[in-house]
Amino acid sequence: MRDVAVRAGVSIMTVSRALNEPGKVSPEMREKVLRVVREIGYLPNHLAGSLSSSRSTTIGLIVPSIDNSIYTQTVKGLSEVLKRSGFQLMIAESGYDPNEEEELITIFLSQRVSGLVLHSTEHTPQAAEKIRKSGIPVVENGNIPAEPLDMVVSFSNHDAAYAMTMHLGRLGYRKIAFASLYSVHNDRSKDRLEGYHAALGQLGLEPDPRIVLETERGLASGAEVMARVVQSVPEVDALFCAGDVLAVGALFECQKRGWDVPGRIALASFDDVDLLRHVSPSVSTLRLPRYDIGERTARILLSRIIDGAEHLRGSVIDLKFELIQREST
Amino acid sequence: MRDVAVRAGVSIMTVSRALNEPGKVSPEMREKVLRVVREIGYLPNHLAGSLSSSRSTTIGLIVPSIDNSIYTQTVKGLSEVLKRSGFQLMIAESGYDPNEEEELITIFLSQRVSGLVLHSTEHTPQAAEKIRKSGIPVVENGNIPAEPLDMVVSFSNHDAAYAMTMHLGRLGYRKIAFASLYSVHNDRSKDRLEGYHAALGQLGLEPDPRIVLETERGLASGAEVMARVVQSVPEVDALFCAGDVLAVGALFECQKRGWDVPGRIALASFDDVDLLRHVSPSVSTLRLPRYDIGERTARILLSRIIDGAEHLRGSVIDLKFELIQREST
DNA sequence: AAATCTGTTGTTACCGCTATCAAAAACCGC
DNA sequence: GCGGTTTTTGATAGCGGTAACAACAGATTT
Repeated sequence: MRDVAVRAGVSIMTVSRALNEPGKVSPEMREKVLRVVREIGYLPNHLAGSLSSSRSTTIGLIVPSIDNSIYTQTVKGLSEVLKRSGFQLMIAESGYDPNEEEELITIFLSQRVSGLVLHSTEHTPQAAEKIRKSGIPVVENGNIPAEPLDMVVSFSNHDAAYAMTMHLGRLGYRKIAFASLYSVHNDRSKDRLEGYHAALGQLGLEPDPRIVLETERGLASGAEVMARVVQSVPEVDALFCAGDVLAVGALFECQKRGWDVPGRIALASFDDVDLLRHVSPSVSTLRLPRYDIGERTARILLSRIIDGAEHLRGSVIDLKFELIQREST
Repeated sequence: MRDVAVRAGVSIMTVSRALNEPGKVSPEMREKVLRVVREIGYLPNHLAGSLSSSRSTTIGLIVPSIDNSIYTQTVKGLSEVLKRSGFQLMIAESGYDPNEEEELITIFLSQRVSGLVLHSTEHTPQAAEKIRKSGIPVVENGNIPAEPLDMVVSFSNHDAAYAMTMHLGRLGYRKIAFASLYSVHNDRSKDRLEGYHAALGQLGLEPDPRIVLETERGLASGAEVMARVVQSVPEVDALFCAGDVLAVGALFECQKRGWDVPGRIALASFDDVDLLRHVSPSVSTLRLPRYDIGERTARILLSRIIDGAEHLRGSVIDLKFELIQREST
């Protein structure tokens, strides 16, 4: 930059202004500076800029696991909105471990990110304290926690699971099994389970621990759950797979075993992956606003960062989900 | 940091050293400093550190599209290795547009990333020039380009498509259709098509433009391609879906129409998504080293950055793929 | 015991930019 | 054409660290 200034015969400040606040510089100056910039291929050092102005254009995102296609829509939403405002995304994965998350938060704060997006809503007390102390805006967006750190943009896992379970109940299913991902350090799973139980209560159905299962991600797990539940508790007439692609695996298992869906057993899923519409029978599911969550998250974060919209602190945005009835129920 | 120095009664340099080069400071000093650091919850400013030392711990990654589950394994491999060395990942998407990519490269260079990972291998001349000028190490990893920018870690799309087409030919299929994603600004698709043609030549089969199709991503596209190809050219006896989940869509279409696979038409896919093993018939495909690509990319990048391993400049690492024969062929 | 070496700590000058305020230039009405 | 205002430009002091070298003590050599 010094180089540009010398070659253009202006002060270093004029160069800075020509580049960042073009309005504050006369057209001739600006032109002169920009010409030299192009000539020598000058690249501003954004690090120095951030340090000096103590404003950065980086947002930190922590997801439990990167290789989960569920998040990609949200990341896309985030990324697209942030990009438009010249912000960059730093992504890291916590592996469902709050301590790991805390460490990543520390690193991100060290990098002076100007905002933080956390998918998980379970944090160590130290993590919460560090964030509070840093003063930067945070959005949690995997669930709606009882005690948010700051802002929240999400749908309610509890309500979604409740809605689907109620739906099954209303359709006449009486023995509704429930499968989810492991709920240790995963409050999304916990909330879904609670929603399921709440609905059972509402429906006047007796909970049965034999048909409430937790498993890991993947098609194979879904298949395994389906087989296990039908064989151990034959009177089961519906299975609600509240996680990932479990339902697809479960459906394949039924096809393999010749179990009619929904005749023998109804099947419901949680997330509207493309697949569920194309299999036969098509699978009832919940359409979750994954992309919107990313978009809204970015927007509200930018409001706080750019416009300093302090009144948004602590906002909780509960985005709607949609229940999609298909052939499997 | 000044604050820490004062409270610990030492110089600012001692604090810096206690934190970053603990070996160069006496144990008592180190302890004294670390105590104060914990006491006041001091967080180093990584921006300042990077600026001053002109070393950053950020790697930029540009993918064509974030919401493509294909990349997630690679990103995971990258992320896990980088994290171990304290490096952070910045991710952005170019939307298959080289100009957009150039802009992102500029931004990343401005952020002074210490390395760059590009999934695409098609770049604007200006982008190439900027990278060259910056001197930072770069890895391309979506394909093996004819003229690499610097290092390459990938499998060969050409060879993989060639291998699968040869496989189909050897199994006796004579009229092999080929479907891929649009090849504009997508040299992965282009190379796959070339591999297909090379194999046809080798097999002594006549290429037929009527059964070479390009389409967009998604199950629906696969279904549509299958229907189109079978109906317009009934003598077709195999379809090689060289992209994404096209093959799954195609298979569903066959099931829907009652076309026997592989009796009526054989089906092969390109990427070993979990699904292909679980559908019935299971689908032959290519197992690509997605995770390994990420891992090796990170490793070689770190060698260059940390160890200054200049002899690695221009390395091309061609990772193996594996052909998986299943019921569909 | 003087000379040299080694290890630890401190001093100072930046890294490349922005904030802030001062100076200069341009504009204004009267 | 003059004081007053506004706009444009410049000088300077950091932002929070690190590099490079100086200073000093204690250990080792000769």
